[in-house]
Amino acid sequence: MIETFEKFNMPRYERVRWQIQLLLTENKWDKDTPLPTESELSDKYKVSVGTVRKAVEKLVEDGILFKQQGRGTFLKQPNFEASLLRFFKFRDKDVGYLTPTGLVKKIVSISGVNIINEKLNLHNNESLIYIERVRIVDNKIILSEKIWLPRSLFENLVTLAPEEFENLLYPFYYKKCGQFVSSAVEKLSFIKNHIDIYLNSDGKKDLVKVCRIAKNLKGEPIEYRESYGLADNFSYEVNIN
Amino acid sequence: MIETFEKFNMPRYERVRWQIQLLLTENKWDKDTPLPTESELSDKYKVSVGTVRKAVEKLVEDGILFKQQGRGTFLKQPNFEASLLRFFKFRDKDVGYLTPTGLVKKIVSISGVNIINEKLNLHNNESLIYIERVRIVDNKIILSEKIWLPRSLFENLVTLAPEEFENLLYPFYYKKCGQFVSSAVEKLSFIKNHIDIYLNSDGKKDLVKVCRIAKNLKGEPIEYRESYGLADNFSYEVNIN
DNA sequence: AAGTGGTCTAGACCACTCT
DNA sequence: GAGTGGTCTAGACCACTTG
Repeated sequence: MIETFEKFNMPRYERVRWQIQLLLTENKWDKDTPLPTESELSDKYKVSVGTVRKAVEKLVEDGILFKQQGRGTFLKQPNFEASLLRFFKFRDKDVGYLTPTGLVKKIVSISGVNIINEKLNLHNNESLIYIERVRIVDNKIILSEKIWLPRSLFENLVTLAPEEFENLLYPFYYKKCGQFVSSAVEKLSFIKNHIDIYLNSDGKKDLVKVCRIAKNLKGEPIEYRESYGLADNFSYEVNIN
Repeated sequence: MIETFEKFNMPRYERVRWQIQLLLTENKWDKDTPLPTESELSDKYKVSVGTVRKAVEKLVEDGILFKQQGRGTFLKQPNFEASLLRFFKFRDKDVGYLTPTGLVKKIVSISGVNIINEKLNLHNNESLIYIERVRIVDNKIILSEKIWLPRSLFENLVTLAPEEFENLLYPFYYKKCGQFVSSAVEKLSFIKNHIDIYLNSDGKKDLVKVCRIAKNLKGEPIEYRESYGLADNFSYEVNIN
C-alpha cells in the first residue's frame, strides 16, 4: 500500500490523510472520542508532527474532523437535517428560522429500480428500502421526502415500524446500521403543477425538488433522497469567491 | 497599526494576511504580475517563511490569490460572468455548457434609491449608475440584468454608450475604474407570473431571480445586480460537507 | 500539573518554470 | 542555472481544557 502511494508521487501528508480516513471508518468514533493525538499519529505513520497537522487540516477543511484546543481532534457528526435549511427557510413570526421535525410515514422493502440503483452504484437486481417521510413545522407539513437505501447496508431497518424512527435520520442510520453519512451532493430544480400526497391536498402546485445523494467517508453513495417543498417557501443564499 | 494587531492577540500570519490584502488594493496586479516572493514578504514583515506561507494559503483558500510552482503568486481575476453558471445551465445540443455573452442595452445616471443605496452601504442621497443588460446564447436572450453602481466609484462609466462596454463587466470595471470585484453574495428566489421587457414578449412567465451584492477586497459592496431568467432553464447543484 | 492543539521558527531538499 | 513555490523536519513556546 505505502509503496503504491510512493509510486504515484503522493506527498506524505496525503498518504497520512488517507490512512486517517481509513481509521475513521472504524465504527467507534463519536463526538467525545478523540482521535490519537498528533504526536501519536506522527509516531505511527513515521512522519513529523507538521506533516500530520497538514493532513488533519485537510480533513478539517473537508468538514470530516474538527479540532478543539486542549481537548483533541474529533470526528464531526454532520447535521444535514438542519442543513436542509440550505434550500428552504421557514420563518417563524417570533423565533426566526426553525428546524423542522421529521416523521416517517411509510417504509417498505422493494426490488431494484434501475434509475435509483444507478445513482446508488448498485446492480439493477439489488433490492432497496423505500421510505416516505414528511418534515413538519408548527404542525404543518412543509416538506415531503422520498428516500431509497441499499437494502444490503440497511437490513436492520426493514423490520421497523414508522414510529420507531427517530427525528433525525442520519444519526439513526449510524446507530442502527453503522452507516455514517459524511457528505452529499444536492441538485435543485423547479417543477410546475405537480401533485404530492403529503404536501398539498387542494390540487397541483409549483414545487421545488431537491435530489440528494448522500455519501459515506469513502465517497460511496448510501442514500438517494428526493425532497419536495412549495416554491413559495423557497429561499437560498450562496457566497462566491 | 501593528501594535493594534498585537493587542487583539492576532496571530502573526493573520497580521501578514491583512498586510498582503492591503498590498493587493494597489492597482497594479494583473494575472502576469507576481506578488513579492515568499522570502521577500518574510523579510518585509519580519516573520519566517512558514508564517508567510500560512497567510498566503488563507488568501488562496479565499479565492483571492493563486500560486503556480516555479512562477510565483498572483492576484486571481475571478470570472463571475462564467460563474453565473452556478445557477443557470444552458445546454447546447452539441457543445455542452455555454457561457453567455453580455450586451448592455441602457446606461443612465440616477439619483439615490433607498433600498438600493442601503444594499450598497451608501447614504440615501448618493447618486447611482443604472444599467440594463442582457445575456445571450445562440442569438437568444436568456438572462435579463439590472445593475446599480455607486456613481462616486464608477464616474468614468457615465459618459460611455452601451456599445462601448465589453462582454465581461468585472474586468471592464477594473480597467476603467480600478474597481476589483473579489467576492459576492447571491440570493435566489422564484417569482411567478412576472413580466420582463427583454426576456419574454408573450406575456407573464415564471422567473428565477438572483440578487447579487458584489464586493471588493475590503469586503465593501460595489455593485448590486438582479438577474432574471426563465425558471425552465434553471438548474443548480451544490456539495455539502 | 499534565496533556492537548495553536503558533512560529530556521533550515533542508525537491519540482517546476523560465531564460 | 537561477529562482519560484512544494514538501518536510525538529524543535520551541503559547493557550486552552481537564483532572
